[in-house]
Amino acid sequence: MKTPHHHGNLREALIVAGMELLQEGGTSGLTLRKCAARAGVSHAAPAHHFKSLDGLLSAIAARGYEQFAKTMMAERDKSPDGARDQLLAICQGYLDFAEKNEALFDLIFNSVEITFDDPDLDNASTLAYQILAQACAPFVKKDQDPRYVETKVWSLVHGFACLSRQARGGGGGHPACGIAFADVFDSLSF
Amino acid sequence: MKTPHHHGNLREALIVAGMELLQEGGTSGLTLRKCAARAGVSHAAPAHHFKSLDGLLSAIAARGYEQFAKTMMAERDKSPDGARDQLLAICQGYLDFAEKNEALFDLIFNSVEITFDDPDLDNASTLAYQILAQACAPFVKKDQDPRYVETKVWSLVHGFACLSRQARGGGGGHPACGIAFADVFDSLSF
DNA sequence: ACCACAAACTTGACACTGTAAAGTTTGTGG
DNA sequence: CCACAAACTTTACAGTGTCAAGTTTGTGGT
Repeated sequence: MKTPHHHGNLREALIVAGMELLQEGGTSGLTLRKCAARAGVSHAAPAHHFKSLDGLLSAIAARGYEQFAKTMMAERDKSPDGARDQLLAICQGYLDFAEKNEALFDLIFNSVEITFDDPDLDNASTLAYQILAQACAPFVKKDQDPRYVETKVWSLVHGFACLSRQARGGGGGHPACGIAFADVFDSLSF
Repeated sequence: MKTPHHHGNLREALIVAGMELLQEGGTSGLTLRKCAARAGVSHAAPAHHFKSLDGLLSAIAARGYEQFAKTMMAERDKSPDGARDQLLAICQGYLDFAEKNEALFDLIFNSVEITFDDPDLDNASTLAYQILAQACAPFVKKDQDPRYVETKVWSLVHGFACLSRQARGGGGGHPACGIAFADVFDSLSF
């Protein structure tokens, strides 16, 4: 049955279609025309809701940040109450998300196409970051810039996520293969 | 004056053209047809030297790894002899390269298109990694897997490079803005 | 109930892209 | 000198993003 001229909720349908296509076929599997086709509209329909493909990608990235935040919070909520345990759990959530959502993770962190001018995206990224920042707060020394601890933890977990991803792609020979993040994290000092 | 039918050194010319286009216009500025045009040949000429665009990208990534390795060695060779000084210098070279060659850095580390089946690429990436691995050797404890130290350092510097890049793109509000890697590095323990 | 108008599409077109197939030019070895 | 393969060129196709013009329909005013 053909979709009537007015879809009714096309913006949302395009975002959902985009996330499905990313999950199924990676970055190159997501195109405007495929999103439009999956949403049941013509190839030019998205132009009314997104200025360009970059606009749609930014909206998808915002959604991705929300899922990312949820994954970290879910891990944190399952962990023991100790500050160090909670921080490690959040990092594990970070790495789980990166492993299970490689293309979305790429879009969020490595994509020059998305722009943080988008308020949804800016809000979502800020919220995600706050989870990590709050978990770092107990480790901040008196009169110390809290961003120092935050940057250290964030660099470590983000770097580990990136290298693990490269290790997964390149087979067993990659140096990061077999190294557990918990071991790297345990010797972290502040 | 028109290029004769036989270029003579087209493979190299395409790689050079590709690196120039990357530097000038970022990832989206590099296309097979533009490389061919810059090299003075038709759009189908590259097919004789590279199986596909991915093949050309892999060759460019190999070249990029070589430059990457040189940047780290240059910083190392300028630094004091202490093991910690040398490791920090190598990390600074890592970050310098990432900052000055954003698109090439992306191609090397974040590109799903390149494949390490390419022997040149595999060799170049291994050599680049060896620089970091050798600098980590002094910090490896007796009976400890050296990859543990290597992964820790590599995660920290790579993560910092990625976050700095995002900070540069998104303005002063990014949490990693203004944090010096040397400060993060100084408290690193093994 | 009717009508004007704007929102939300569709259709058609263009430029750019990667890749493939067929044809042409030229370097090289016998 | 010639055959043949390397190294191209030309042509074509499918897919892509974007744009402009046209069409459909929802909504608000009268």
